[in-house]
Amino acid sequence: MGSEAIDNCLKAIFQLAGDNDRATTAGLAEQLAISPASVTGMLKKLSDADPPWIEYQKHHGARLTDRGRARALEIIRHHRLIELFLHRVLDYSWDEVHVEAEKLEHAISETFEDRIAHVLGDPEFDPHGHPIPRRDGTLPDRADSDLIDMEPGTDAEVSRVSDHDPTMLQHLSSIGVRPGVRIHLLERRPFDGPLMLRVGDDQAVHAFGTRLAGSIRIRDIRSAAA
Amino acid sequence: MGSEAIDNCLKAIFQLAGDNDRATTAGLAEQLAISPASVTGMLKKLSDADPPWIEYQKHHGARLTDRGRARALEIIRHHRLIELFLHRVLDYSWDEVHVEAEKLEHAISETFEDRIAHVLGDPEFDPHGHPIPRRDGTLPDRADSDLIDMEPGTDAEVSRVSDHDPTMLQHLSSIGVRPGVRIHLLERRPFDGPLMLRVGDDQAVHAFGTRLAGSIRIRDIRSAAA
DNA sequence: ACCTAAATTTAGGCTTGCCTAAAAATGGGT
DNA sequence: ACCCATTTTTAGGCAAGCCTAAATTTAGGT
Repeated sequence: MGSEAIDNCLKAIFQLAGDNDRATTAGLAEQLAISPASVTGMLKKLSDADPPWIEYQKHHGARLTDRGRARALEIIRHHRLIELFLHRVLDYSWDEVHVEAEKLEHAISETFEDRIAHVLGDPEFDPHGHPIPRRDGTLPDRADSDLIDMEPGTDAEVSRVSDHDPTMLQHLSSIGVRPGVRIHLLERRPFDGPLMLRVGDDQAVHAFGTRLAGSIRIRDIRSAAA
Repeated sequence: MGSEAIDNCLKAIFQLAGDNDRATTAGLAEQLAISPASVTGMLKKLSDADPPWIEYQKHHGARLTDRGRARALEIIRHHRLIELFLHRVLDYSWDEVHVEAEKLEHAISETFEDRIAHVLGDPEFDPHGHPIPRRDGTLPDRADSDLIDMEPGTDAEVSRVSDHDPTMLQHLSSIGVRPGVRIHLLERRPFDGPLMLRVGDDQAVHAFGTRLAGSIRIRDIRSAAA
């Protein structure tokens, strides 16, 4: 009950559609890198399961059932706990953790999950700033917003960065962008031009193109900076 | 290159035949819990691989090639490092580690292997006393012998115990038998009767049936006991 | 109402990894 | 030389997960 293919599909639905929206066939096909026809077949299987993983209406995509949601969050919890564990205990670098976690998330038991969560002190966020689902299925919340929407002339703190592209992570790492680091936006150049900003205490000004900026979320600084 | 089925088969060949002997079809069928006909098919595949994993002569079983041996030792190294890691870092009990390691051994990367080996201080033996193959393919050696062959009236130290039966491990654990613990053999009852022995500083005498005794290896005590 | 893009169905195929049952080959022991 | 147990072959099957290409349906916008 619950093959790797099923797990990956449930995870993809959650990531594409979140809690309430429906994930489309085309979206899933792209995310999972399989053909749309294969996705349709998989969705049928997931909704025919007893009990069903998803609620599926033809031509209207799929929404997770409570069971599907629970499973998706479990896999995501595995993934993010493993990422943090690799980073903190096994000294993996920021950009190495994702690939390894992708394999391990399907192989570990609930016991393993509990044990690493305990060793890490029941953490709420992974190395990239993503919230780690709790065992009860709730998600730690941290109000954040897109870097793209940041007001020029203001300060903010990096909240999270996308973990899908290791080369992007390497680049961010090399210029000091990590969750918790303070940034100052100088200006946004017109016509979707780059964002000019300073990172941490570094005086250098970095230009962030839209793709890079789009993979970063920020939150308001808690106290006035020194 | 190297599915889980292949890995398990190579590991089984190594465990049944060691370095030089050949593993038989029937033996592998039992070890892997698959039919003899399926084993024959698998052996053909392994020897047809390029480069081949095994040297296979019909009706004469299989012997690992250098490549097959290297792969088998790699999997066993994974397994035993993971067992020790679970025990020492994640606080798994003695009898829990085997099942979890069986799944994880196929999922971890060389990087993961290196990192846990480093965290553990490049250990040579797992929690059951089995040698952990080194990266270069050599095996730590520890001269030991079967408990069955121990001289009555003498002392020895537990060297290793079989890890295949969790209930047996629980039992051994409950009476204090672990690698490194000193035992004293009082007598061997006739006609394959039980071995009567004392464990550690415990004054109680335990009766070990042949199956239990057969799963334990011992080594001579290094210095005269106090 | 109609068009189109998305989704689905149909029909066929592939690989991996296992199964069965029955028949044939083989080799080691006496 | 012969028998028997082991091994192998043959022939067929199954399930999971994917693929393709072409045909069809559907929903949604105009």
